[in-house]
Amino acid sequence: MTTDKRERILKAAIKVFARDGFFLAKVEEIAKVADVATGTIYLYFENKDDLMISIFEEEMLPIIEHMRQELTAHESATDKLIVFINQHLNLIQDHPDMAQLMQVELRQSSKFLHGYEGTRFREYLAIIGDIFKLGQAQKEFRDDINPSIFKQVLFGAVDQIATNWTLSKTKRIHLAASAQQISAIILRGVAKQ
Amino acid sequence: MTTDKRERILKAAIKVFARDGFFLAKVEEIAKVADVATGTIYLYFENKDDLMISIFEEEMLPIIEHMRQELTAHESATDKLIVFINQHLNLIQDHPDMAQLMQVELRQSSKFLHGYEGTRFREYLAIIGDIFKLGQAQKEFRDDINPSIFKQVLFGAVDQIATNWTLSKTKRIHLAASAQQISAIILRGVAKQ
Amino acid sequence: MTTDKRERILKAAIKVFARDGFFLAKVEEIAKVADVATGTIYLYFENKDDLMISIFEEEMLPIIEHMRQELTAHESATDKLIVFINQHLNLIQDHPDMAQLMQVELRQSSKFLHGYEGTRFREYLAIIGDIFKLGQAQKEFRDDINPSIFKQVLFGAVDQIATNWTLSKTKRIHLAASAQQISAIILRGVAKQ
Amino acid sequence: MTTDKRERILKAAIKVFARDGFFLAKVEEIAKVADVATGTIYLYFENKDDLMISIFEEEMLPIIEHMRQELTAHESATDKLIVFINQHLNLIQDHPDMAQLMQVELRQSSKFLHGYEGTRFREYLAIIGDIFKLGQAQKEFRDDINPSIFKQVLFGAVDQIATNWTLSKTKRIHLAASAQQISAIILRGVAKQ
DNA sequence: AATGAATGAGCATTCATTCAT
DNA sequence: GATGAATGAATGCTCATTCAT
Repeated sequence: MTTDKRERILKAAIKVFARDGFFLAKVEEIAKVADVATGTIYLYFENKDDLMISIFEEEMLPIIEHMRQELTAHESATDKLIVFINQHLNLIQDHPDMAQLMQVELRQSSKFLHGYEGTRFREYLAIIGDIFKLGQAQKEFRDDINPSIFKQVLFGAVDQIATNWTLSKTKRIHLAASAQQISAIILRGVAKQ
Repeated sequence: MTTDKRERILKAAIKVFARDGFFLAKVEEIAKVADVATGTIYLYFENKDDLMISIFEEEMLPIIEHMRQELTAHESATDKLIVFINQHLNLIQDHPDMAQLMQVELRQSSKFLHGYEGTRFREYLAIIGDIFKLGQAQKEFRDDINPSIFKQVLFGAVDQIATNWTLSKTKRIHLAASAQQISAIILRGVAKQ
Repeated sequence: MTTDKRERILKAAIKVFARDGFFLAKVEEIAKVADVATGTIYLYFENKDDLMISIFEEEMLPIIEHMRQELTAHESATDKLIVFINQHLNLIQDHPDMAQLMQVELRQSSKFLHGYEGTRFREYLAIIGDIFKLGQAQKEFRDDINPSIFKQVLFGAVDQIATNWTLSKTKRIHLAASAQQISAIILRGVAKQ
Repeated sequence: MTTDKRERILKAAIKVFARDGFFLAKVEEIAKVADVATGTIYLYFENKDDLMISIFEEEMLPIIEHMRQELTAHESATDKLIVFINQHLNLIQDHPDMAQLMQVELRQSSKFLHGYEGTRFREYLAIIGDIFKLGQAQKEFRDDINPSIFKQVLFGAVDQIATNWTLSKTKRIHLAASAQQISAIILRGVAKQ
């Protein structure tokens, strides 16, 4: 029960930000969900912005770390890519609130989070770029594709599938099936012939 | 100069919403940019929400129409897909404000625009799905890819490229080059072998 | 149809002010009811305040005149009083909008009608005072009652009955019966024994 | 000084509503008079309407209670009526702000206070009706007078005197003398001969 | 550290009034 | 005279943040 108060606030903020969006989310509501007083939040975070940034900075860390762990288990870039896609969609399925934040709020954070650049997000994207470069080095992937563009293409594709699933009320869509389809398209698309 | 006042407000709103985001955008600022009085906005629109919705509903129409026009000029689904990608990124380049809105704000609009479903956006997505189905019928594309998933994959890829370009301050990236790369990946990915 | 435009506005204002109250009444609504343009109202009246004041000043005139006419038909102050009560409640029944204004809005007009003193209303009250003085002179009424207080007591009594009737949705109450009861109480109350 | 903040706001609202009227009263002004911040008012009351309704609901209670207390000290309905009249005018004299509200604003409250029926006011009126019925049962008052009409006649008379006194700038009029005159008229008017 | 009542700057919206046609 | 689109000052209410306890 008496888990770390800071962590409780962070979890509550993820839930409320994901549900209501940054602007419609009320600090008092976050406090209520976290079961702390409003003022307590300001003992652990500078302000509402800082709370949002902290979510990205701190909650993305274990996600990225976990992803890296999974990827090291495979040698081929092709396998790594498959794992990445599956892994990402698993994450979405397991942490839909966090997913919602990453997808929607992060994209416009630069608007309201004064000068925040979203470094963790970039780190995450970089993983894809690195896999692709590895794939090119290992002669698995075509040379005429720019890794920087590829990472955006893949992330965009996966993210759109995720967004759609997140926004769908019923959640009847099978993310595993979608993952397979994405891999089918992208892998053939970049494979060295 | 003295164009339709309604249109002037709409254009101003696009600019301000794109720059500041829906919540940080001030109605008074929109009025200032449109060079009308604050109250005038409420002669043409119910409220701030309605202004946002009207942008999507009315400004997306010519965009979709223009896209459809371009597509009819080609027979093969492959060519249509190439055109779609190029066309979309051209649009982004020519109407960066509108692009920004479509990419970011629209995605979270369901949050604050009470029950707004974004039908125009769906129409836009449907175009891709239809091209893909045509491609399958014309034996250009693989049969084992679900058109509904494909439309998301392609849109997600293109949109991510667009988002990245939109958010980049310098705009040094060549969207035309990106378009070529996306086509290179996706078309080989879905081509019937 | 094309009656005097000024009169049409005045009648519309009575209706709308009575229905909505001075503050909730919109000038545009008055214009709509009068079937004129908003700006036209300002050709005939200084502003919203002036419109309200003009109602009292001009619409009360015929009412007072009519009352005076009826009263001259009787000699005895007792009869005059009975006529006054009946006549006033008749007026209420026939001009409920005007009645509503006199009862409610006039009482607080000093609040929002800068320095308006309601002279017509005072004239109306004076009629009662004059009848009472006559009654005292003609030895019909007690001498120990102050005419100024009496006029308020009678008007208050009649007005409260009227207010209650006006506010009642069903209007089932018979104002004629009420008039008889008021007369019964007041006349015996002031009669010289 | 540091009395209950809610009470302070209520008192300030009575003063400002009485002075300026409901519509001209500014929430910020009420806050200033109550010596609290604007937002504080909304911690204790839903909105401006609720503030007005709360005044009637909560401030009328002790008034009615006090009136009832005074009335139980007398057996005869005649005495009760005299006490009621004196007591009411005393109240007006001691709480002129509250009186002003009851007289003027309450009457039109149905206009702006969505569906508010003013139950406390009716309770107050019922007291008079009950005294009159008692007087009829105790053979003090005439049988041919409808108690429901009588309560309006008496209240109207007393209220008009009160309104006049409230609106008079100088307040030179002696309410005690007026009370005696009202009693003189009404009591003889309803007395069983 | 924790609380939550209090703060007050900030903003969407309204509507009496004006004025170009 | 008549119009009604345009104006913009004015205000109720919200909510991130503070601070006395």
